[in-house]
Amino acid sequence: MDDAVPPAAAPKRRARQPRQATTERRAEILRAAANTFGSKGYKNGSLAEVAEQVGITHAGVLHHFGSKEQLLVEVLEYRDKEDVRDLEGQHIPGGLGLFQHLVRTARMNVDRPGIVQGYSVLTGESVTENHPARAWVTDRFRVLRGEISDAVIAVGEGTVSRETADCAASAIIGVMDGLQVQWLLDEDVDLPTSTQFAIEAILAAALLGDDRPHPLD
Amino acid sequence: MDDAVPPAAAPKRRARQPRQATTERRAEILRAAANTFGSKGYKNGSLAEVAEQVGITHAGVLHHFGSKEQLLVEVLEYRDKEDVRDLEGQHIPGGLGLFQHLVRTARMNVDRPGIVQGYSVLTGESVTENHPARAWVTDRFRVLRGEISDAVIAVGEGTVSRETADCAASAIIGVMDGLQVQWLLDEDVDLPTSTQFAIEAILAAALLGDDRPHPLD
DNA sequence: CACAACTTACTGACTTGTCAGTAAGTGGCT
DNA sequence: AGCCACTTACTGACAAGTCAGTAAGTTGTG
Repeated sequence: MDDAVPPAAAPKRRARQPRQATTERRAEILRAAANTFGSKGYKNGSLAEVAEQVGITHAGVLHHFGSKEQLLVEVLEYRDKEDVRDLEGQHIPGGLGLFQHLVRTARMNVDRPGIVQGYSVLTGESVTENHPARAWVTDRFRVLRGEISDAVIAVGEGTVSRETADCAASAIIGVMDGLQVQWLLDEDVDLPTSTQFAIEAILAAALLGDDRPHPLD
Repeated sequence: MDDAVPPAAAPKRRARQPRQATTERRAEILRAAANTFGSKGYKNGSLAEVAEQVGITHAGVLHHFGSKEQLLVEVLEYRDKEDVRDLEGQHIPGGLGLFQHLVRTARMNVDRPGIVQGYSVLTGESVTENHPARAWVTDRFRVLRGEISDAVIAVGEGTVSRETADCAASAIIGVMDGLQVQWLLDEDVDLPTSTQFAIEAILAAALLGDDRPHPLD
């Protein structure tokens, strides 16, 4: 401990900020980890594999992130930040625009199966016992549901109840995720078309409210 | 299969039929394995944990199944057989009955989260590289899509194209799976209500065909 | 007896994480 | 400018554990 001179709050302490190269290095590792965790899963992806991609040893990775779990947490945060940066300027749309955005996203996803796989694998894994990504995934779902539910209500201009909007919101998220898994396993599934079809169907049903037939009761 | 009867035809060699107790033992192990793989995933679930549930060592499990992968395969087969047995007598419905059956299943699933978790975890894991359950999951999706697509066409009485029916089928499967995951992570999600809502919505849209608005184009 | 159903004991491959040591920076002081 | 104190970014070795799978021995039963 600081014996000898109690330096009275040592004001001259180094104002250390990370070196310029370090931030980029950490970002490299995060991208590698996202890649590995995405294709193999968190539990099954090893630090050694992550390290190899950036040309260091697994101990080097641990030097930067302390533990495997912390690495995962920072991967998720990094992705969130990236997503936000992608949307910067083009403000996140509400109302009808949100649904158009969702369909556009599905169309784009066809060209980046790696990202989709990473999302699907991690989401599926997160429902196992005590998974470190569980809280993150749960929260993400909650936020998304809130936004979509609000958009449904906005499009309905007050005619749609909150319960119906919530139903529609979780259904829309569900169908997007579920279709992605099917598409990853079988290219025959038409991801964008099915996604648009389902979102339009659910939206239409929500707007019609109870004035529609319930043939399944 | 019923091998209740002792083998009448004993050729030269000893009765090669498994002992009566053995079949039940294997079934016990399969149920334990389904439990472990369901809650921890296949890769992360260990043979030791499976063995412990039936009071033997992991080597005992390997005696019966040879390898972990073979155990998984037999777990999946066992489940298929069980599902079929559950539906025996009450023939698998087609047409509208199928959709009612799907909604009923969602309602029942609320009371058996273990089964739902097992299905979700394994499905999510199956999209990782070279996963041994991949073929099984892919095939299961394909068969289900076919059945649902047929039912959509039947309900539409010839007015629905095969492409539209396929879209609706994958969307219905997707929404069911996706909602299950959200429900496992957050009890606030109303699984049966959302499922029924979405299936009705998708079915209605499919029956209306192209005579409906496409606000998201 | 012969064989099925195990157990015990062990191997080898992998895991994450710790630790000491090293080379290369970085900033302050003279 | 040159040196000192210190930090950063690693490496390589190793600890401690888990895992599937194998081989050989034991027990019980038809």
